[in-house]
Amino acid sequence: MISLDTETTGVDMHHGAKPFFVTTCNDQGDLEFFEWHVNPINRQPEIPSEDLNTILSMVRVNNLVLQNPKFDVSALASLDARFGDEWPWERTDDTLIAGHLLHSSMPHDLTSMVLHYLGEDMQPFENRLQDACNKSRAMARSKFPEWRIAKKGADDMPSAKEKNWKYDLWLPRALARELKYPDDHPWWTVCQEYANRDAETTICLWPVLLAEIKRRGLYEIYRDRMRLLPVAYKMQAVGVSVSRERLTELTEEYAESAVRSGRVCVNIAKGLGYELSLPKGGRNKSLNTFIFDTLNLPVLKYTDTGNASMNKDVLSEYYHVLPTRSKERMFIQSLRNSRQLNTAVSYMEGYTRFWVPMKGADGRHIDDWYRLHPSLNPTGTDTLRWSSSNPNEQNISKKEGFNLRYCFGPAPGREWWSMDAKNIELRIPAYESREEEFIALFERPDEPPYYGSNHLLIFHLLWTDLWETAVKEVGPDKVGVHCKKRYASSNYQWTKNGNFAVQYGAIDREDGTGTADVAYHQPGAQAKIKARFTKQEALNQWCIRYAEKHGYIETLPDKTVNASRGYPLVCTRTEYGRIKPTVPLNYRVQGTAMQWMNKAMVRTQDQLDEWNRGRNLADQFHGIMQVHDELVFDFPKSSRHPMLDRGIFTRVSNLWRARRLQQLMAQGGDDIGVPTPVNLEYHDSSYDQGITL
DNA sequence: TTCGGTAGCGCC
DNA sequence: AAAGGGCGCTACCGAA
Repeated sequence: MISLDTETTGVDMHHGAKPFFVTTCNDQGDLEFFEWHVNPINRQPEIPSEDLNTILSMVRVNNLVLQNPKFDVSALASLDARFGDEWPWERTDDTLIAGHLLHSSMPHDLTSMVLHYLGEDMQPFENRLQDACNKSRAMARSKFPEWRIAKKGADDMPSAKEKNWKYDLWLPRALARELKYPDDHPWWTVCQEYANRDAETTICLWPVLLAEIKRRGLYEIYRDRMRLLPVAYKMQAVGVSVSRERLTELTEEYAESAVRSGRVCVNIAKGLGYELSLPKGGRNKSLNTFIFDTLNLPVLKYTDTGNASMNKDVLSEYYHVLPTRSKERMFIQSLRNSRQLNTAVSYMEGYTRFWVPMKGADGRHIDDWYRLHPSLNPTGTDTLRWSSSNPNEQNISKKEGFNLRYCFGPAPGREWWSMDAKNIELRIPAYESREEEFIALFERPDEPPYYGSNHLLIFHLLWTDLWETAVKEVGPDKVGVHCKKRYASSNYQWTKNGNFAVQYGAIDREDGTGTADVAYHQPGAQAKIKARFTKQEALNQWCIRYAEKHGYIETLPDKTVNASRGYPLVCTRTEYGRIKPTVPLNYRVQGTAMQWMNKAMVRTQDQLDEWNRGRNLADQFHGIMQVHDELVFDFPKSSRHPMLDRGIFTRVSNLWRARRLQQLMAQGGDDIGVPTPVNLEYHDSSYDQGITL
């Protein structure tokens, strides 16, 4: 077994960042490393081709252990595609996946884990490197202004923030070389020492983690988790397509609108004798003074640190209380608009920073189309959810007036299929606790009066009189649709809000000031619900007791992995050391839903790989996005629309393939003992427009 | 100029 | 004592 570690000139491999240092260490402690000079003018490494062949041959024959191999494989693949195509994932171990499994809420960076599991402090190595980088950056800035030092805003490093010395690890040595420093100058070796130490500690850390995993009976779960890495790698490598034309259209529309709203705000303030400088983001001092001192609006909520809040709920409250057609109300409404529009515009600016022109099979740019490659992190959360960054693909808005999904969609010659689990986070606790009324709801989604809607069931319970009146008016078949429409922005919306609060574990208070009761607009609502659905509440209490005793809660067991136990998720504690009671059931549900999703991703990827065997890249089937309970697939476009699949004309479109993936996803329900039907949507041209099939 | 904390807001 | 879970990104602001 060897460990392998790569140092790069940045994290934006799709924008020219490259490895310049690769180090390996075998289990005897023998190091072998490759360091390449980086041309400071274009930041490209100068690599003898035999080095890559040597590294590749080591990868081909050894068992491997890496800290976050997805990063290294992406980096090496940017030099030579064979690293991506041939990477032996089945022979690869990951200390990051292992670290999360052993303690989901601790930091999983190598330095932290080495300190925790080996008792060794690597921080001095990192500090020396940081110091050398910062000093050499300052020197290069003054002596060699044409050298390309990492900088926020540079178009070849869209991820760069203000703090970016890690993108210039190559620089101390390049300067030592340029300035002909003596051989014993530390800048020659400071990066090498750091990188080599990483490789050495990785190979030492691995057996310790593995032994602990086995001792705790988690080995099957570890192996199951490792199947995710090639799936994440492929998803990230393929990326998501964006239309420039549609993004430009939206940007212009929203930017203009934002300017108009902002102008209204400034003018109203001026009319009241206040020179407002409007923030582009949430708030600034000028706005604070205006809202709380000039308009004298009351403080309705406090931020985490105890300051007066001015978030969207507070603004919404102001809006509804202020007199119609008053200056104040108009101000608040314009402020809400301007904030939302500015947020949308800044998201879109992020997309244009990160996107890369989309290439066709002939290598030419497909006019108007670009691709994003968000970075996916399967260990990014304290549960089993993944995180996504640079840019985040998990917060693409579908709100009216903020519909960024419009910009995304299949490129010419492609079609998208999206699939999401129906109500999976409601189903899991309902089935686990055997809460019959909820189960009935899920089992009979086509029956009146609720037609499978949890919100309507609760609406009926909380607003019985409104419901009964409506039944008399329109009958039991239509009562749901009627109430949903009639009370869309009042009681029905409140019910939804309250239900989410309850789902996420809001704590009830007797005086009606609990989060859920406030959301429901009905004191005692949550108590009423608890009294009706006692089994689910009992499950909640069991989870809290379990977490108090063990410090963690487990996901529901997956019978194909380990029938007797699930993935342990360490629960957050309060400042007083107790388990936060809102956490355990939440983690159990969220974690189990993601275990389901993980199985769905592995199963569907196996199917896609089978379909893709022997196909040209342009004709392949890809998984491209995962948003917690939703997967999006990118297919070659069929010449026939899926709606034409009827009667004897089956398989005229890709519908049968989509159905196959849908079925593979739903199969995960058997593994956890919860029925999990999956919705299917076809997207002809845009992510925001889909046909349900 | 750099950097970290805070607030706000998008998603599920 | 006090309790709605999980994220990432941007703007703002003040301190170093």
